[in-house]
Amino acid sequence: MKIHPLHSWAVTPKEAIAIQKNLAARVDRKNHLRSPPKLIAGADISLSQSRGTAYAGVVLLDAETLEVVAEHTLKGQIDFPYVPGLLSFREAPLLLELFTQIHPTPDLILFDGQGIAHPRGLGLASHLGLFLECPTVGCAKTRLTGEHQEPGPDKGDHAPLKDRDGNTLGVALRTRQRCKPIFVSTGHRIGLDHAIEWVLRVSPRYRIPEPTRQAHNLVNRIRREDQDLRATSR
DNA sequence: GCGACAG
DNA sequence: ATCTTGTCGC
Repeated sequence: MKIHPLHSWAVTPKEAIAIQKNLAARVDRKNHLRSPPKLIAGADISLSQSRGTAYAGVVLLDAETLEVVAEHTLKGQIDFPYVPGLLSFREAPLLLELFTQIHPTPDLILFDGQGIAHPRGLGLASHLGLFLECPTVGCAKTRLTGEHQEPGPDKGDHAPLKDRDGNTLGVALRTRQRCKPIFVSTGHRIGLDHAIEWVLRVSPRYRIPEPTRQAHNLVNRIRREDQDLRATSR
């Protein structure tokens, strides 16, 4: 995929916040999703206990069968610290380098993190959506900001996630009965309604959508392999 | 000042 | 997120 560098990642937390405030206005919440999507991607990162080392992974799934058609991984270093609200500056650099090697371009990408349901409206999924100029959805396991009521008990039930002014940022979505909901929000170039529809469609069995679930399994797999490999060589 | 806080 | 065994529930 072609990357569109909108700014440097070598910044301080204060500069990062300024960047988010500026870029948030460029996020497109309208739907530009190819209908129906044929290829859906999931991306995630696994951190090694040893400081700095990280493993990024992107999995491509057939949107119809949900079968994994391709897996891509990349090992690298992460220097930016984890600061709530600034996750992009920690994970985006490595993920973008990996996306450069991804082909063909997926019709939709799901990320483990927020989209616009973010203090400054630019969570990981939205930020990467701008760099990739591709439809993206934020699928976080826990809430970062916004308030919501408990959604209904059945799969598909959801409650709006709203900010203090009453603006809807996303939804707390039940992807499986008897499981805690996940937080879905527009990343870029997709409407919330379509985001919910597709997240549900790619979550046939587990709480976590298949794309990000597969990506999560992939990065943890390669991290352990790499750690075990160096452990045996010593 | 205190609590909240994606991964 | 990562470090970790068993354990409760469907």
